[in-house]
Amino acid sequence: MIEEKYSPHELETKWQKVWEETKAFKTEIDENKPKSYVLEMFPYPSGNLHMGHVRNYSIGDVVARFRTMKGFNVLHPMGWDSFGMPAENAAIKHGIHPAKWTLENIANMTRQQKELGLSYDWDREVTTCKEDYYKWTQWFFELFYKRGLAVKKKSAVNWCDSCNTVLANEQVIDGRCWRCDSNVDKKDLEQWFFKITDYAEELLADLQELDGWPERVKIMQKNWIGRSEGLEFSFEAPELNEKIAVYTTRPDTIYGVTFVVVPPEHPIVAKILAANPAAAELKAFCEKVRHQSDLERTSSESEKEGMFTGYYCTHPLTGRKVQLWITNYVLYEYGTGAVMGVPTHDARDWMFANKYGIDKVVVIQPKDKELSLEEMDGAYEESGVMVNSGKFDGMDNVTAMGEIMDEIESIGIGSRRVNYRLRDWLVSRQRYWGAPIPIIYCPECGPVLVPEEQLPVRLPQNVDFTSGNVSPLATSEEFVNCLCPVCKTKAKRETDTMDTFLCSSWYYLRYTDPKNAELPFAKETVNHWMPVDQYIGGIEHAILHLLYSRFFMKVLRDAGLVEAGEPFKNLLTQGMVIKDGAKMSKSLGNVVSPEEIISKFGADTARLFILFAAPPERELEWSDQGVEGSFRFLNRVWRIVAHFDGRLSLQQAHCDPKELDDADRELRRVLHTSIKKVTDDIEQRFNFNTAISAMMELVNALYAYKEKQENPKQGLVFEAVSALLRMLAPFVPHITEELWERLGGTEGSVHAQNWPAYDEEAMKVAEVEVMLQINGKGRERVIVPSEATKEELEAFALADPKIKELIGDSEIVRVVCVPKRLVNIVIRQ
RNA sequence: GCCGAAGUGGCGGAAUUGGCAGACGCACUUGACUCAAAAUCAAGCGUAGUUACCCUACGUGCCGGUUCGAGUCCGGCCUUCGGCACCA
Repeated sequence: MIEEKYSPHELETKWQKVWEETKAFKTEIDENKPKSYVLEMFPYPSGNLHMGHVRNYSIGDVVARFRTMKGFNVLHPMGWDSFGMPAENAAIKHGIHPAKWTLENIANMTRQQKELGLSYDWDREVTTCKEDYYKWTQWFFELFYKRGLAVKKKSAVNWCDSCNTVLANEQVIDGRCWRCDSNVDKKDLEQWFFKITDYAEELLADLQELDGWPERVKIMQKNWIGRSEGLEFSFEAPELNEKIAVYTTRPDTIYGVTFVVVPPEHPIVAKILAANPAAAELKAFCEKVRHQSDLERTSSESEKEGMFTGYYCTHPLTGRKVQLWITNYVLYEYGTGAVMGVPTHDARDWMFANKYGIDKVVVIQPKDKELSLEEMDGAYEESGVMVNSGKFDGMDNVTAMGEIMDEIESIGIGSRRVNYRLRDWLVSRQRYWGAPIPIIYCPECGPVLVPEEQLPVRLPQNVDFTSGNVSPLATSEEFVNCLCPVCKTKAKRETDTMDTFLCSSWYYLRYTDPKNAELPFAKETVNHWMPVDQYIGGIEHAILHLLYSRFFMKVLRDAGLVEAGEPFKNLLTQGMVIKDGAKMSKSLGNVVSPEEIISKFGADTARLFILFAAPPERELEWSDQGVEGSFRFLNRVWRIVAHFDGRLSLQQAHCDPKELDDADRELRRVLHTSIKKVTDDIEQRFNFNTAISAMMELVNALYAYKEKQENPKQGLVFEAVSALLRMLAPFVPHITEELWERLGGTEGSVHAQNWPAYDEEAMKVAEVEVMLQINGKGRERVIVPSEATKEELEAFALADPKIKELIGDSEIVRVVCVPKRLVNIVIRQ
């Protein structure tokens, strides 16, 4: 018997304990079932769960539980992305060791996750800052090193002064640090890079395979990789006895070149300064540009500045002299680091040439008008007909593009080339709380890998976190000093640690075989589970984590460690949780903590509201009243099940459709319609909000049935309640488990039941209301047999008195009949 | 500037293939229950006209188009949000 009152806290605690003790969600490989790997992005252990986490895990939990009930062998794990700066900052600020801070946070957040009733296999938990994990992160570094994909090189890198470390390109957002928002500078440093550019082509091409990814994420990755096809060729600078290589995607404009530009970083600048009488002025200019921040220098709105070097290059096709300039608007890192200037057909070159009075020549004429330098107010960047271009005159520019490239190649001063915007991934960090890079520098042998059997290279405990300009690890003598593994002479360890994005680039693989002490994972096991069938997380990782993971996977595949070349088959990017129109943040004071909601209404209410308030990809506006509405609904469920309890003959789970009256049939129709709707909404669309609204309609139908039907059919009610509880189970696991147990109809947990099936027959109705329209305007509604044919519908419509009257003497031009929906009579008046 | 997403009642949202716009929920109003309130149950709830009901007109950011029929398709704008931003 079920008492009247729903007490969420009591029953949630009870079932969480049962699930934990019985390891209800433990997963083993089961060859008899199809596998499904459902994964939510693992969190950084910042201290407390926020609503974004709750949303992420609620979505994942519905998918995991639903697929389990659908007969899949589901892998649904959770872990911790636990290296990173906040732990280290806490150490600096509060004197707590990062490890202690991190592990305490993990304990707290694990408790919060368990209070949400999430169906994780906790035996597979991974924690990236623990030795048994980072040992393998280091092992992967060594793998990349051996494959020539981890290299140390000197270059101008992004430096965040506030974080006191270098950053990858992906971690610089609008010229600012992704974590602390301070301005990022350039520094010339020797750093470790992963050669992600070696995989640029494949990372781009394989996006096409990812049918289960949102289009916008793929577009963002495509733009980030930034492939372009063009021509690389050289200008002679005879006075300097040098060649300057340039890259262009518009070889068709080559006859319009009136200058060549290089940035101050370009190697030729040294030679220019050495040989030039006006060196002092030029040098001052170069210094000035170098001191501009990245933000200033790379914004397209910044003023373009430059200075003529006094030297000239020779145009390779015309032999004319073109001026050589130094500027602030050319990126040294991209292409060849030097650019040909075509003012008439490039907006930037136009602005620059205008400012400094450099010559302009039109070389492409649009088909519909004639360009003249006097009338032009900007560069013409579209296509057209070639002019002033020697033997290419009169050709359309697309044809000429190919021929000019052929010409340059045949002269032997250049060739076709593909370029990428993507840069290599800078993976070293001058911080403590990360996986140490397993390299030893030997004065005799140079850089040497730490032998595999000596991994992990452990993080030392006693270090000075506040050391300033060097990696904190450098302050530990016992860490730094070691023997060369090859020649045994005194050597020093690398003191930089790895970017935490490296730890998170392979965690989904470790989940498949988390306890393996011999290998990061066994090949068979990883290949059984991979790829991840459904990945769920925030859009903010559209490039960073998702691109790095794809890269990792491809390298591991090439090394023969995994079969799949893509880690995540399907991706769902959830929207933000906002309140009062803004992202929840401490500074705005609009934060609602999950714990507060759970303690007030229980986890089931929190989960239900967050899934009901908006579809998962969209923003979710938090509403306290909406939460109360969700709580009310669960109470309504509780009461209606309690009402029918005792009236149910659980042995009579079946009802004979022949014995049903109108009220019975109506309930059964709503029941089966909602089963179909809920199933489709979860399975095909991830529209949990409409799935929930369908279940609300079913509950409303049960209340209506209670009112209307004096003799409820026990079998029918059981059919309905049983299906309702099973459908609700993935959304609100505690209340459904409790009611399921109390009904006592079936052995075992509601979560171990089969997902309800629907009966198409039950969804049918004998009669439907159709709209009668005249010239597209609804005029009358009539009830007709649902199986009525088009001819019958037309006859019904034309026989209707109101319609007859409205038609009058008018001529009927046409009658459109849509069975079960409408009849539209087109008349001429 | 380029790329992408979105724009529907007082609010969150629904309408899945072009076919009754506003499902479901929130807020609000009314009734029942109660001494009363809360809770609950039942009902109403786009705007305007008429309001006793029926009914009529208008209505999915704006302008136009295709169609018997457009929230949905096409063209052109406007607004908001997100990403990229001198990548030659």
